[in-house]
Amino acid sequence: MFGSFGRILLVRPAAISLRHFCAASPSNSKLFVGGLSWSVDEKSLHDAFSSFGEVTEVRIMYDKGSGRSRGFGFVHFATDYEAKCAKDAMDGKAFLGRPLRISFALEKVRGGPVVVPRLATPMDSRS
DNA sequence: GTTGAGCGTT
Repeated sequence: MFGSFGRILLVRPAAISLRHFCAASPSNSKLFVGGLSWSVDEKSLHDAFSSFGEVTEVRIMYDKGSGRSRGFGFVHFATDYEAKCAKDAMDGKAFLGRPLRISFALEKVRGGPVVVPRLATPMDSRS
């Protein structure tokens, strides 16, 4: 008969862990899109990225002095999954004749980090 | 009509 295999190979190597939990990159639902052509508009990017997921926000930086796009922008997705998918799908691809440079955008907020809205006025500082 | 790495309100 089948000899009793006393050696049960239930040894599971715990090598499969700590993979996507390593925040080596600010992978958020916000995507930084660079390498854009100076003729690209938000509508084009929204239409191009909405095909990979639900785009909630599309922001392209423009220049005041020239009025043209600075060549880079930001694309916000509904989930980081769609953002990651769009990045992996559109990163390195050509858009309007220019290769796209996509990467996870840094959490930049208007106003930056909290600047401690507290007037650290020493009491000996009288007018 | 110009130029081409990047990281935010043009």
